[in-house]
Amino acid sequence: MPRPRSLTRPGIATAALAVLDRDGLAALTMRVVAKELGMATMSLYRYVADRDELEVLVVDHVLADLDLSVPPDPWRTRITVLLERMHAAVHAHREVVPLVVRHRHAAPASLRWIEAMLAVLTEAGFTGRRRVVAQRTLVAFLLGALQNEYYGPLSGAGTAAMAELSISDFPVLAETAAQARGVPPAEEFRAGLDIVLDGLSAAPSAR
Amino acid sequence: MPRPRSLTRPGIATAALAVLDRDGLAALTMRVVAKELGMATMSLYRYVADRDELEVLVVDHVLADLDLSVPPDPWRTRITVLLERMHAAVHAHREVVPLVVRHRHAAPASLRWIEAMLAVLTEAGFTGRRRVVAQRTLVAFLLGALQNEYYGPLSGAGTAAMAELSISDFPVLAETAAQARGVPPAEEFRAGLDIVLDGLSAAPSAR
DNA sequence: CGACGTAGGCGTACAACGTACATCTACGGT
DNA sequence: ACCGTAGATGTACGTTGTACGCCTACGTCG
Repeated sequence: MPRPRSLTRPGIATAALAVLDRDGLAALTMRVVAKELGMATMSLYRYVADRDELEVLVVDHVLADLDLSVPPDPWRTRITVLLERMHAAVHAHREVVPLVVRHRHAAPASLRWIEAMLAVLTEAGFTGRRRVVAQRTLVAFLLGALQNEYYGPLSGAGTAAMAELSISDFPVLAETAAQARGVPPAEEFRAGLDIVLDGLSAAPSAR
Repeated sequence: MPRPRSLTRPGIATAALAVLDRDGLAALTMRVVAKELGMATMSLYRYVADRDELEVLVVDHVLADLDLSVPPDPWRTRITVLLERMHAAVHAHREVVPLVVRHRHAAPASLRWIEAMLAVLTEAGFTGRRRVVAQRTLVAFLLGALQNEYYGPLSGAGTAAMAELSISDFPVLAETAAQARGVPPAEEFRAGLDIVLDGLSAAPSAR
């Protein structure tokens, strides 16, 4: 009945994401986001319970527009498409990577994506424990790959530093790091995903 | 020449790890670790440059005793053994999971483990770009699996909550979450790893 | 054996964070 | 035109990492 709200949750998420993209994860504070919205710090708390909820909002916003439709192709292609869309969405906002890892269970958009993945796996004949393991393995690879790119991109300073390591202490590492510098992120992700999918395609009897 | 040091870096790492195991990651502060060591807060800074370096110390300590020897078995078994040892070492100190992810490039023990992994992959015939991708994929799976267990254990509250989700909105997710509750962590990791290794074993021509 | 200089140990202080609390205020409904 | 509700905000507190400067214990050298 009284005074209407002047902010929307998507609006808050957009502002927070702008801060994240512009100044990085360390700059994402309640004060800065409130300022970005032109409000006082404490006003934010009329819309989110605490910082955690703000972070969930950002994660959900990044994943909100994920296309969950799936082409009329074999299951392997369908899974690839869903994973690449997720990868692209997160990769478009590098700094959100640690937040996605922490909050993926709390973001509705993330749950919808998981549902879509599981639906494809089910159609492909995965059920029961095999389906659980397939899903968890794909997600593990996805999150691991995102963090590989975030904390130690092959083209980044960390890899360069490894290539400079003492050849006598780390002969193979130094050589591999040098080779790694030429692998672009998209190719790395795609090649790794193909490996996991090859494994999922193999007959379970092979194990 | 003057006054000798009264702390050692392993000693500091041990104290920090004790705090981590006892009270969790949020309790790992410079003040608390200093108190654990019976020193004043600022004394810690005579031994580590900042909090980040303390975290690296902890990660390195957790991984320091990793057995990097490898059985006289096929490469697949060797890789499995190395990954399971790493998994077990981290799993023994759950709260260190986020720190391992952030600091694995800075911890010497982690680099030694990577070198061991790459050596096995090289013997197995992986070279150049294929070796890079194989290594990154295995590490991605490992880190993802650790975080799956840390942030959303199949036997935990998160999975239980998912099983309670609206059946109409998330039919497959709800069913899968219910099934997931019975999968123990060690089995989950081993089964996922077998999938990735199946993929690595497949002829690249199959892709 | 005593003085000295170096580096270890520590007390104080500050900026930035998340957020509890109380107050002020703008608006829709009567 | 008023009134009650809930939005907006200012202030303040506890906690964090850490910069700075002082005091002091000790190995070394005269």
